[in-house]
Amino acid sequence: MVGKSYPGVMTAMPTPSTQAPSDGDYLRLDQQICFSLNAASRAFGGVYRVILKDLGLTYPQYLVMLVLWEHGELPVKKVGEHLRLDSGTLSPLLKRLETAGLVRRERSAVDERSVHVHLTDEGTALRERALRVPRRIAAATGANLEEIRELQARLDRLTAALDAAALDPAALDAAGADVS
Amino acid sequence: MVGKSYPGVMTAMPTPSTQAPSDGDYLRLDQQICFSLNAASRAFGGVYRVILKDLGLTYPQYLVMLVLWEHGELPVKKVGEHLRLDSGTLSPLLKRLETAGLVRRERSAVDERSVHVHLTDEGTALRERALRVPRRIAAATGANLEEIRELQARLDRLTAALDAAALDPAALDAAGADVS
DNA sequence: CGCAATTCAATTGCGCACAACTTAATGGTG
DNA sequence: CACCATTAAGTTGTGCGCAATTGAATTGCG
Repeated sequence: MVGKSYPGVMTAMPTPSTQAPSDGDYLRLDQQICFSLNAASRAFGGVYRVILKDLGLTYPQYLVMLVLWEHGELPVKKVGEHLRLDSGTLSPLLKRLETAGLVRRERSAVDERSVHVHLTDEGTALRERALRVPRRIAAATGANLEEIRELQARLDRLTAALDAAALDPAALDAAGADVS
Repeated sequence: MVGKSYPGVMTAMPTPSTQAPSDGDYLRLDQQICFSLNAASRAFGGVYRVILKDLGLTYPQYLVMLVLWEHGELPVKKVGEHLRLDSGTLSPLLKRLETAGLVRRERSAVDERSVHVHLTDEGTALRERALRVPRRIAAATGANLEEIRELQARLDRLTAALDAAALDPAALDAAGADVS
């Protein structure tokens, strides 16, 4: 198990607000939004791990199943577009889902480059047991639906901005980026 | 490279708000807060990867360096508490940082179970070059400091709630958790 | 003191994320 | 039709993240 107290992380105060924050302030761990994001993401992972255990799924496997439950049969490429994952991640993951008997992979007849992922009966049936997962997750967050939605909207905007920046590294060098 | 369009993820609408959401609604991928969180976390990772490349650090390595720059010499245990990481992750990571010449590890004289992580001169010097990282990240997010802080506060509360839930799995079974 | 329980770091094993590369099929152009 | 660029999956290699285990040092308790 991982430690459960994180001294300083959530309590340290920034430079008093009457002064402009310095570079050093920005370097402070507790100022790092990315750290909070990363921590929240891993905390979610921990909860999902517990909840998904009796479905026999990991969290990324669960995401793939969600996509298939929503859209039915899809080529690997499309699954990847929905989840932002490439074949390097999906190929072995799908192989494990296939071994578990939840999906089948079939090379497309019309385009033999692509592989279509189908749900097996067992995979389809698993959805019934998965139905209660989101409510359990919601309970674990202790947050209301309103707050969750707003947080999600914020995160999606952030992701879009970051994706745009990653595609245009020059933008990262914008000298005097106004962050205050 | 990973795909850059994610059809349906951010556009699909929930059940009309005059009706209570069904379990099926909750299962919809675009309803999954965790997905947004995960996506944002990985998007951050992508931006950090670009920015940290010329420091020769990965993002988790950068986090460790942040902790050391802020606190100076620390036992592995303390580093792990700050970052929520255990020795299974830290031991090999620290070994790589040591190979890179940024840190030194020394077994404590007073308690020979613990290993203290020190910055080398090179590790200390790297801080100067890291000072501009946070501003570049901030620029990439396209968000202002206010928004970032608020998001961070929300995420930290979320993480705390999730940690609490993970430590008490029974709470996850709260039957009619009110999420609306 | 003596011995069991605890603590710390390291190791092992598995799965994911991602870059880089390979292989095979497709499609467009001359 | 021949050739080449493009596209889809898969493969390889590196580095986390975490559970589980190991081994050594320390602490606590009778």
